[in-house]
Amino acid sequence: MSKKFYITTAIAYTSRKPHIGNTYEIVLTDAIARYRRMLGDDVFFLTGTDEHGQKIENYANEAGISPQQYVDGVAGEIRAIWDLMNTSYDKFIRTTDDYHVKAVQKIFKKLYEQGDIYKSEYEGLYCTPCESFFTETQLVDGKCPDCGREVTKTKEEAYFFKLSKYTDRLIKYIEENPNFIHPPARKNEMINNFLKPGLQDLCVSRTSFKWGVPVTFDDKHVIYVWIDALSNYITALGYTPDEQGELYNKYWPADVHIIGKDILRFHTLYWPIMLMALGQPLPKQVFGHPWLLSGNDKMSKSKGNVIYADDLVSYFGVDAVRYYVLSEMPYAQDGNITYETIIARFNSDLANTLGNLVNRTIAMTNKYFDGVVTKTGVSEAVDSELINEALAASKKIEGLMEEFHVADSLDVVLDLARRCNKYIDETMPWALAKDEAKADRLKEVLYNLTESIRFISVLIAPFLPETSDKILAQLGNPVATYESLCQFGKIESGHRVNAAEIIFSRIDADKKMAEIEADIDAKYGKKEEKPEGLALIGIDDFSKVELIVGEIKACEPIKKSKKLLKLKVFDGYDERQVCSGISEYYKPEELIGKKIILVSNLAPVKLCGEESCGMILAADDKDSVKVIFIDDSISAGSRIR
RNA sequence: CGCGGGGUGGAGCAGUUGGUAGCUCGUCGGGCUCAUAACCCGAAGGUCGUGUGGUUCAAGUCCCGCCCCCGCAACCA
Repeated sequence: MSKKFYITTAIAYTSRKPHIGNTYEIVLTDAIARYRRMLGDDVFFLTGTDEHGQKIENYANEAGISPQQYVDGVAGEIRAIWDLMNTSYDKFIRTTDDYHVKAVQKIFKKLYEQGDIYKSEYEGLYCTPCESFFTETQLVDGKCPDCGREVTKTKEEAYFFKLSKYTDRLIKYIEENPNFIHPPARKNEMINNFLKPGLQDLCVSRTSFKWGVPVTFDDKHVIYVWIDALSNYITALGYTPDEQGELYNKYWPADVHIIGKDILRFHTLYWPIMLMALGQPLPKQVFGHPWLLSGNDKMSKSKGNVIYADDLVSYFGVDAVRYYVLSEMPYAQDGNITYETIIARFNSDLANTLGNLVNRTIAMTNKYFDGVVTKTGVSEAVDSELINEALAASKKIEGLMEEFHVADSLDVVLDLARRCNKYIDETMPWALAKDEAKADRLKEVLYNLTESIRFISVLIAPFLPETSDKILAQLGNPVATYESLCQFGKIESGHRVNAAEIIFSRIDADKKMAEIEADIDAKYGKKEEKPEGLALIGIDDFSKVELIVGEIKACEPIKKSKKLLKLKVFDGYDERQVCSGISEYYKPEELIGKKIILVSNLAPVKLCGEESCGMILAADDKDSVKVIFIDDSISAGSRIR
């Protein structure tokens, strides 16, 4: 009876096409799933899309189509990319799937009926045009982070989930199961930051938008993200509070949820509590993987540094992209991606080390023995080093994969390839070939190499499935089961290999970069996308803003804050205090005595405990902020119009 | 004193319970020619952020102070 293994990715939000960072997660999960299948586990691999919410409603409106049409489009795109990446998921759930919606409604109702969900009021800062709530910390200079307009304190009726009730049980679970949170370093973060201070009840419904799962007993409300999205892990298996179904009974609890580190909190706190409330077992492990950064920055459309998986595949091929993300990502730290580093790794690892090894070995076998590999038993001391490394590889990988060290596992395979290359130099087959008397030794050497490459192709299969198949095909399709790796020498003597074909041909970096740049220009346009401007306003609106020249008299950092400087600004009549988020770009002494433009009739707000009356104008220039300084000859207090 | 992570040769990273500082890439020199200007060997290069701090026979590894970077800080899709 094989062991069951239930593994999931986070469901992808269908707001827009996913980039390579999002794609990393499914590839990582796929590698683990394929690996477990190879070990013989009965794997169920779930992925899917999260399709509700305000943002999607907005995007659909902008596009002039229904939300359902919108998510159908994006979900299709996501699935196409998952398929393109050759990922072997068993099920693709969409939160708009009928069975999911029904199950979520039942779950919500059950939690309400048993008193874990209650109705109350949600109070927050609301931006009317954006129809969104924000917390104080999300605001930018006290304004809506999306559109920069004023927010108002608003109350909205909402349902809340009583998290506090289960906190103690959760702390106990986390402490008794040290493997629950991966990487383990994150455990303290969760306990100290959230559990110890006490969890606030979670708002689980909204009335401000419609695109969501309706609450069955209160039709003003739709279920807000948490209960809807997180439930997918069980609804996909057929769970409802009434009946659990065969798949659920077989596969739940999940062996591991693979998610981004940003949503670790939801999966290690809210989700377990939901399950406790439902009386269901908790997942065994949650692995919060690091981010894949574009260069050194988070990928974002506004920065214009987004890299898409399908583009990468068209430049380098599926396995090259899989290889890059799997091997380049450290276990717990963010990794980077640039076209240049992909090319570098492609050349050194895939083309030179692995591809060339396969090529030269098979070429020699064909050249010297017409493709026939023969075990003659004429061995020498060096052979055992190679053989031992081949035999040890699978055990090493088992240990590493247990802890999700995927990059290190791949490195074990590459190490074996390196060892093979070294073996070729040590044994010098071309020299043996010149001596008729050494033919049997030569056969043995090539046999050992061919067999080692067979090990490589089996071990690499979970990570680079296509490459594995290609190598095996060139080897003449020898036995390729995992079990066959416990013994060196499974290729039958007399076996015939096929013709050598290059698997990864070396990339000319300059040429390729030129191609890529041309392609990107053609596809996405040379110019940076011009951001959408705000709506037109009349002179009367503009004249509501009072702009005057101010002189900075004093300036000091605000201790509690990283970004804020506290300025004393003379406005021609009085000195007032203004806080400005520029301390990353200016030192206080550079500002004192300077004249700037002050928005003088801005309503005062408190920032980090300091009052701020007004705002000084500054330009966001790329990643920096530049204050607009004014000619010193203009006196403080002058009006600007 | 909010919480957490990090700071190791030019780059990217390993360094488990303290015992000669490793790996991949890059650079330089050499070798080889089966192979994709590939492969193999060797060398240079680090006082392991800092305090001429503490513990110890011995610290990158434990303790303390300081500096710098990065996440998170609660309803962020």
